[in-house]
Amino acid sequence: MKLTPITERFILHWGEMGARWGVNRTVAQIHALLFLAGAPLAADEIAETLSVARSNVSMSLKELLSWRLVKVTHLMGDRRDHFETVGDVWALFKLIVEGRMQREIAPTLAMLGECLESPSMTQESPVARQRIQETREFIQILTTWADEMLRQEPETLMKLLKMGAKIHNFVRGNKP
Amino acid sequence: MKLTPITERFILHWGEMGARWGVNRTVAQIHALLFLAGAPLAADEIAETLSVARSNVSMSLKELLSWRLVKVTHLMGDRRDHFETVGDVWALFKLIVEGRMQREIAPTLAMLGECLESPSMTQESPVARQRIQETREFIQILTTWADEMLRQEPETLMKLLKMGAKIHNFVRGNKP
DNA sequence: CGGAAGTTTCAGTAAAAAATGAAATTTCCG
DNA sequence: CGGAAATTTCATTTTTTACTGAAACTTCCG
Repeated sequence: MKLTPITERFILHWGEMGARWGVNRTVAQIHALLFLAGAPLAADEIAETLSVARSNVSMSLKELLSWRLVKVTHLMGDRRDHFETVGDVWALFKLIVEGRMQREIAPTLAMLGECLESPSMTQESPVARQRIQETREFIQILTTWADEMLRQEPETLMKLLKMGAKIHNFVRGNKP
Repeated sequence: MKLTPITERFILHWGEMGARWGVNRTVAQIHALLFLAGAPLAADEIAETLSVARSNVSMSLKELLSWRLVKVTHLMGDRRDHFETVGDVWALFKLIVEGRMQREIAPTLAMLGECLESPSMTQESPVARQRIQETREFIQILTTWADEMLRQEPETLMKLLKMGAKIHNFVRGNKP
């Protein structure tokens, strides 16, 4: 399958972005391709379109599947697995954030907790102790908040975001 | 300077986290070291403490300086530059988010805009067009919101976060 | 001005990450 | 069951990224 110039640009940029945020470039590109294709593709097609080894596609899809960003589908009369991604940008974002929270933020919180509870914590300077403590509190607040936000319906969330500045006034006790 | 076990653990984890989010490991480690040290350190001291080449420290500090995460200080009677980082976790977070928005989100928005305005956009499938469009809208809403949030005082922001679920009710028009 | 202390640059090297492709494995159908 | 199609695994290679250390540069002081 040949890519149009815009699709190509989008995919390349997406790959680049992925790389900057710690996602393998090919994985991000495959995701972008599925996103724009808007229809299930077979691994072969993906490999051909992106000029990437079939095995690389296999591994990348495995990763995307494990993150739930991609699902397997079957097409009538085709024995091969086909893959498609969530089309709703909001849902996608949610999945990505949830995944990273679980895989990265949770272990960090665990580490901070262990540090703070460790007996050798007493050896640390007051500054270090306070900063570790504050870091944990900060991350805790942020994750609690994020969890709550992610539990909302996209619609509600949308409203919240669009409010933005107004919330500021609300909090300060001013009139809207 | 010898690291205590906890400081070491924190620094190693921070470096690891950085790596997962697209930040050079050494850069992240230096930042963590300055964060816990809570006092200005000379580049030499950093290099020695982290067992890293002096030149590496120089380049990494340059990067941290360019991101405004680190500042240069001078100590009485010492000709060497000393470096320290923002101690306030909130301020730190703000700096990091602002930086990434500018450096990464802005170019993405630009790319999406160019795609959507390109004449060759007409060649694209309806699905692709719609998804590119929606992606842009999503990122726009999110950045606008983030900009507003980051403009708030830490205190206000803190309240907002702590509200969390209550805001949900507020939006839905229920009683608190 | 001379030179010591401090810093940065950058070419070369080392380490890490990603991609390939051949071989092994699984799946499915007659 | 036999074997073709599809898929996955993994040792090897390629590519990318990070790090080092020698050399160049800058700053500051006597």
